[in-house]
Amino acid sequence: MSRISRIKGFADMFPEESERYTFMEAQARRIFGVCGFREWRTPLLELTELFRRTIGDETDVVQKEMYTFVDAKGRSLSLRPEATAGIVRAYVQESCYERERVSRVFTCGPMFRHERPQKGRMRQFHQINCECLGDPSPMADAEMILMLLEFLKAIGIGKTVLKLNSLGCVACRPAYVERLGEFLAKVSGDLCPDCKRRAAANTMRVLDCKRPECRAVLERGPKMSDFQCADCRDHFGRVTRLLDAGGAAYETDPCLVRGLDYYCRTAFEVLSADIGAQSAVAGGGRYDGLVWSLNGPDIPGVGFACGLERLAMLMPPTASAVPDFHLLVLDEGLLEDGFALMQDLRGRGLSGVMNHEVSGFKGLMRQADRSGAWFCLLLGPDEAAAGAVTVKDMREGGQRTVPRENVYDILAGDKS
RNA sequence: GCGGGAGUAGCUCAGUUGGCCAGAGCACCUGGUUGUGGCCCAGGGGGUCGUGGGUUCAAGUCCCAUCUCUCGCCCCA
Repeated sequence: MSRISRIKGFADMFPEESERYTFMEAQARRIFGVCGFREWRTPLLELTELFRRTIGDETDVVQKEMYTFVDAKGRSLSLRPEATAGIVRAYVQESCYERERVSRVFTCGPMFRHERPQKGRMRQFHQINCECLGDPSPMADAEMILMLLEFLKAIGIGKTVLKLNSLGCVACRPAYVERLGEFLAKVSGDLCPDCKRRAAANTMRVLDCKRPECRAVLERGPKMSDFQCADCRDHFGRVTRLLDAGGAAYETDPCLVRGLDYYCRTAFEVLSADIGAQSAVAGGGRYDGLVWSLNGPDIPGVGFACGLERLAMLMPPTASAVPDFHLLVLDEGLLEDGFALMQDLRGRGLSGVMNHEVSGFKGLMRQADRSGAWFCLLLGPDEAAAGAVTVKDMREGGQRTVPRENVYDILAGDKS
């Protein structure tokens, strides 16, 4: 008989870590809520077709990273590799655009991609997503970015860089991609093998190659900014002005490209130098064609996702809750009596546990110490005879024996 | 899919050119203290040395294979 172990790329999360996630989600709810965003929860499992249509058939995510299987009815289903597709599917399916002009949505939960795990990249990973559907204004882009920065600040993350770019739209990007492709074909000999492959498969991706030799070549290539239509140019100009006014620091980076097909115009990423090679902690942008691609009306959208595994690495430690008491019952015959006392205290909002069996006093006392509780409550024959409980302050070391009905007030009083 | 590093106690690791019964620190348990934790002292439990094969009188140590973890490439948040 061998033990069953965890599968690769999946994590067990113990309190020290999971409490960080809870904290991040709580801050997200608070800050995004202030901005009018409300939480949606959509299924972890969707028809594979949804992701093929939205993320893009040619992307690595769809081609080789999804957990896909055929169900009993012969349908191809996939665990969601990202959240936006499901949100937009629900938006279209429930005709949310008929009920409200602008839908502001956030969602959080696990995503799944079958990649090789490494620092900051798990096969089951967690994201918080925000989507604003139905608002074409650059104000929506800027609002989204400022909200994201506010969130990062709230969870204690500094030392990040915000990068910004405009990817153009259906009207102007195709011409650019074509010219870029022609250029890359000409200089093909000077590119790294990866870029040669990318030039054909996903042309824009060549722009974010990290190799210096490729970057040098690209310096001489066509620039997206020279191809942008007037609308895109105006849109991006207004976004940057709003960010300036909002006090956000950013760098425009003409080489910033998004990985998923549906992005257009504004694209942004938040990067950190402190978490290894997977340096993007959040990323997003505008996706005006996405609702349409799911046979919905032509409704614009803008959104972002942040990776909680990566943010968790950057967060300062969170303080975990300290129990109010640890009850030690010193005699077998008093266990049920002690149980009632514990339940009474819990019912009045105090937290704590008790021993369920009586062993050596030293060991019990050590358990009380390890629990970290503020107070140790002692219930033994002496106390029981007097209808009392001994309350020991574990920080100060002092103790006193008081009538049982006073225990709550002492603990609650010290708490405030 | 490709490349680097690492697997010895619950955790972090030591183990010298192969050589006596496989070690330390931390953690855990018990006792020193009949009902007082942390500090100290004494004792104790716990290991198929990742797994399988090979070389050898002898393998944690050398060779081969394999698995797992980890960092990076790719890709992405």
